[in-house]
Amino acid sequence: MNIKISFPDGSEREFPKDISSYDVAMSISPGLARNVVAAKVNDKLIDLNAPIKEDASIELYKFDSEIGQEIYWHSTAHLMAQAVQEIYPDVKVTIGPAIENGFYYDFDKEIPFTDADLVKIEAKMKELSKQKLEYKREEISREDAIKKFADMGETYKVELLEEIPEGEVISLYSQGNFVDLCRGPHLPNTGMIKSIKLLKTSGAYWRGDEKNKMLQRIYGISFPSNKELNKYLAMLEEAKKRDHRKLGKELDIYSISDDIGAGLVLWHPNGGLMRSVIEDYWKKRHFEDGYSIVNTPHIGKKELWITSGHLEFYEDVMYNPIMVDDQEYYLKPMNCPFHIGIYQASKKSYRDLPIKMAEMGTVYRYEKSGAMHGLMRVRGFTQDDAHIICTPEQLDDEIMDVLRFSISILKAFRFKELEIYLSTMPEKAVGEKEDWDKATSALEKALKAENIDYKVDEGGGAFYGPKIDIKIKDALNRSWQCSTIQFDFNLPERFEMEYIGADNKPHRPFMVHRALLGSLERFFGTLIEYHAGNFPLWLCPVQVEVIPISEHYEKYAKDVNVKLKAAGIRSEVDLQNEKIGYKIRGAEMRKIPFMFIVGAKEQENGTVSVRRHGVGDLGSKEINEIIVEIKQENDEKK
RNA sequence: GCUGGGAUAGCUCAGUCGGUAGAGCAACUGAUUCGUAAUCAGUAGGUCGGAGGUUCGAAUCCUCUUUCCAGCACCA
Repeated sequence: MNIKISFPDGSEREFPKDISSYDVAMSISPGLARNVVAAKVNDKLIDLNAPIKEDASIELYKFDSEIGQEIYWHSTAHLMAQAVQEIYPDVKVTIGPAIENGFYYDFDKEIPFTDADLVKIEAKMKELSKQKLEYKREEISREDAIKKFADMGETYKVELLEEIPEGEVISLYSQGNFVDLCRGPHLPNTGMIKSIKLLKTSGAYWRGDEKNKMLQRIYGISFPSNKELNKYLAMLEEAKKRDHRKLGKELDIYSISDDIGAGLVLWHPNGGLMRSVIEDYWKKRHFEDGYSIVNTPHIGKKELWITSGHLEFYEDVMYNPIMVDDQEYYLKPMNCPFHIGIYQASKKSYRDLPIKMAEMGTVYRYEKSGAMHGLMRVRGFTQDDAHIICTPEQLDDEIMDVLRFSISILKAFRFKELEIYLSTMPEKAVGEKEDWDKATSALEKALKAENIDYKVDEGGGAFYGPKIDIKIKDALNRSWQCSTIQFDFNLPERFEMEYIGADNKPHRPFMVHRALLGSLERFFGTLIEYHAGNFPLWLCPVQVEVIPISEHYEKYAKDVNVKLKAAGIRSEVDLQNEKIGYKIRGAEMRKIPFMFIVGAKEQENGTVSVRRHGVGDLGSKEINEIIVEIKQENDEKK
């Protein structure tokens, strides 16, 4: 008997009943069959060797697809678990999924894995791969499965089994002597896993809960060929060079000193200059967009933080109080209560709204020791914070405006790949459901109106309101939250904020928190990594290095420098008693965008020889001409 | 905070079995006056993160502590 199978391109062919996806691939070409790792039949992922029983649509996936990779890595995780149990029979297995880049598997093992263990496990995996063990699927009743795993002493699997909902198919996958509870699908056999690298070990809590036991996790990655693995490893090496902690030191941007305190940043002159350039731009844009700039203190009375709710919710991450005249004061973890104080300094009418207040406010939060990370997670940082206080009617427009504004500013820093999230109501939340819906839909409407691709983080909102977050990835592909637009149902209520409406009655305003760059510290971290230290010209601490060929041309070099400075260009002259190769190398390593080399020819003709960082010699140009070019690039923020 | 691994000159790193520390770059001095990513020579620079302990003797072994790295947890 034959069945009809249709392909993604719309074509249709007949095959014998019970044919496997692998054989379908084989019928197309042996090359495809060699490379295919997964199949979706009637929109359901199944094993390649599973029989197709009826007319169906089919999609075949190779390793180069996301689905293909996921299955490939998931199967590798099983292979690793098998290898681990062969070497350490007492180890209990837990879970081991594929992740964005590779896979991990968590084991319950008393003695943590060492690097030497990884080498052994990797070797064992390669050995098992060569045996081309088949991944066999078996469906089984819950009782049988529980008994089986209980007999093996696999208590974690029993716990998982007990929680699988009634009526769901329970499947086991085995290869060789290794059996795992798993939904599948998997590769046909271990021989398809060619190139394996175990990358790191670490502790990880069972089920991600710190109250549970800490398990031992191994991360790894695998590829169909060594070439792809080596490419991936080379990419990781490259990424390390972009690390902001390394570049921050090399470019003399900031430092963090043990003597001063963990998580407290010292901004060096280069970082300070960039910060001030950013702040100037930030202020200019905010004034243009109708914000007021305010300034508020770093500490406030305990009562204030009780009213705001911060002490109730965040006391464990706030610094201990300071005693002042027998009163307790706390370092501010947020600026909002102070901005509300400004709002409440006088009676507000609906005619005053919206009120938009912005501040570069430095806040302090006690981050747990293991959480700190370069500039990304620190204990003292400056938020480019703003609060928008408006009437309910103004909400949609204000959200739209702030979203547009945020993205427009991020563009000046040339970020292109942004991840945008809409985070909705969490379980523990204040405020009415209808208000949450209204606010969430305002956020969603704005995202849609701006044609922005976003993901929904279900239940990921703050307890006081839904939010839009913009995240930027670092060199190692880790995401960091920068911009955030957060609705707040909590503070207007707690502080009993009001305005007098057209009806001459008091009303409660809506409030939106918003940080654009987020924390300046974190923003710098992402900025450094994103550009690998090659900042857009307008941000560079030194834009032009004037390099005289020898002492004889110092006078001319200084004249050029004066002209550049007069034009508002940040420049300096390299007066070291060195050859120009040496000076150029220095300027290149500092990633200074322009080098002007001047010698006899240039002095005679009133020109400079222009060299661009990372590009090379651009030939000689009239001074005035190149000044115009540089100013233009600077103003366009290219 | 948790698990594991680190901390040696300003930076990057070496230091074997426990015998009181070494290189390159940077800095400083001198020579050189140079055409697009390192001119040569010399000088100086260290309580080996900190505190205890073991030992005749500790950078090295042990304990505690600070801090960094990777991951987990957390991230208003």
